Amino acid sequence: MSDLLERLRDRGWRMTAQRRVVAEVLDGDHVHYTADEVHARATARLPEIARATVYNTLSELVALGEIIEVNTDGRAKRYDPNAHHTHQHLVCSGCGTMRDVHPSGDPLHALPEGERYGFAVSEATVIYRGLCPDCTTS
Amino acid sequence: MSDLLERLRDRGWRMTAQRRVVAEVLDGDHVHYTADEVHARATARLPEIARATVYNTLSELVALGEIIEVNTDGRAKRYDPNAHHTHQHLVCSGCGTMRDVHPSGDPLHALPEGERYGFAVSEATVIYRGLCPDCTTS
DNA sequence: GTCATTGCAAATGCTTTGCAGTGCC
DNA sequence: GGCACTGCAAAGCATTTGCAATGAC
Repeated sequence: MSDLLERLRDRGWRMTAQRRVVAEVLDGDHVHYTADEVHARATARLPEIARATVYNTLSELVALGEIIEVNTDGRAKRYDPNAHHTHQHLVCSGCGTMRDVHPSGDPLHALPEGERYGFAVSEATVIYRGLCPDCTTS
Repeated sequence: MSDLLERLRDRGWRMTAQRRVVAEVLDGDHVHYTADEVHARATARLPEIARATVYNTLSELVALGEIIEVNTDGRAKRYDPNAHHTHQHLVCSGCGTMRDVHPSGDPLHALPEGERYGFAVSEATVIYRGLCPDCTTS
């Protein structure tokens, strides 16, 4: 069983067939599916699952802090189950493929006090972009 | 006249009343309007300007590299005329207010070779989040 | 049995597109 | 005068919402 599913069960999350399937789809490394992709993969296991249920479940998992919402292109959001190790994303400018990356140092430290405008800065998200090996050669 | 307008003229950009107004709206520091906000401000000066024209013009300015498209929340994109000095953004988690910031060092350097997956990494965009002074007190 | 969760379909928000008319160069 | 640009309205995509039916606890 997936780690995610196990954690949710431990947290007393009400379990239904739909929720289980969504949680199962969101398992693994470098997984960054759109809601639509999650729905397609969920449908393969549970044909009658509704799109709205997928959206509801994803929002709830985000609210629980069990998955992360990633917004790279202003189009469909992507969902990343790797919520328990802080990381950043590397995105291919050609095909959109994403990888989880772990830059050295804390990005927050790069923002000097004089550049904080009195904000209580608590988080930094970084998106690296470039061509992946496949897109470089072709 | 705004710098932006001047540059566009120099580049031989076909000038129309609509385009001029959009370019004029996108002038200043820490300006990050949504397409809708640009449209509202443009309408104040040129009542008959169409929303689609604003969208067209914005896309073109982005393609020309004269403005930057910023996507902070997966909702409406924002447009930033400060395209000629690389910078990052600081966003208030409460009200969404944005500031341009200039972190120390090049964010690209924080990504070690072993974390690049063979990508030709060329760009890093950073979004810092936290509560602004107004949202902290209230 | 109760009440959260689901499915369906309609509504929403943002953006793009098709096409006929306008006006810049 | 040609052709790029505009306006309008309709279409498109991603997402959210309302509500009655279902099913987990």
